[in-house]
Amino acid sequence: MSWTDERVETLKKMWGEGQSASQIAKELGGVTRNAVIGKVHRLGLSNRSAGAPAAKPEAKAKPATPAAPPKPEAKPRPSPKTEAARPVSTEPETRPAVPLRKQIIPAGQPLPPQPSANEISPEALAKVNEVEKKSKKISLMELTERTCKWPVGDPATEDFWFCGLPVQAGKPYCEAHVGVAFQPMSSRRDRKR
DNA sequence: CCCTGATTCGC
DNA sequence: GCGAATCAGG
Repeated sequence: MSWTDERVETLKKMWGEGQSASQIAKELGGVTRNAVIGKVHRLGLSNRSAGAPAAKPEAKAKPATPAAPPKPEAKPRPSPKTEAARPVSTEPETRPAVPLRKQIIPAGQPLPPQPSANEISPEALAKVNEVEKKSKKISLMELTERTCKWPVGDPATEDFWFCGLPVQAGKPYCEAHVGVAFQPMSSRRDRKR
């Protein structure tokens, strides 16, 4: 596949709409998201904060130095393996990872952490309720960095498990549980009238 | 693990 | 110019 005018047009259009490179690639077909990204860059597009805006090392600051642009050859050859020095870690896996608390959760009451006096969105609760049906019901040992660590059931009984659904970006819970775990900080929306 | 874009460099 | 491989971040 080559970048025909038409395809480039589609690319521009979709990129402008904020579509992700992978989506564009899928739409175009015959190209990977890398190809799309590469093309985007070559087209001069680019610059689209998508999860990783980050700080651009803007070293383009040119005060008033029309001459003598230093060009220190950077590092054109990054070693394929970044494990230059890898200390023989002795399993520092001692961190809790789970915000479990010693609170007593009544059996049958999926009232996890931080219910407090917070009113969680009915939708969020419904979502949780729904997601609980699909939960993997994994054990503590099965918890990984990408499994939802939301406890369900009564820890004092066998009827207890962790959600285990896939989490997303770094969050400890799945989407549904994140919704009730982290309040938008303003759940104090007293409905006046 | 999934995802995202950014960059490099052989082709 | 192209894009796979790689990097870097969520």
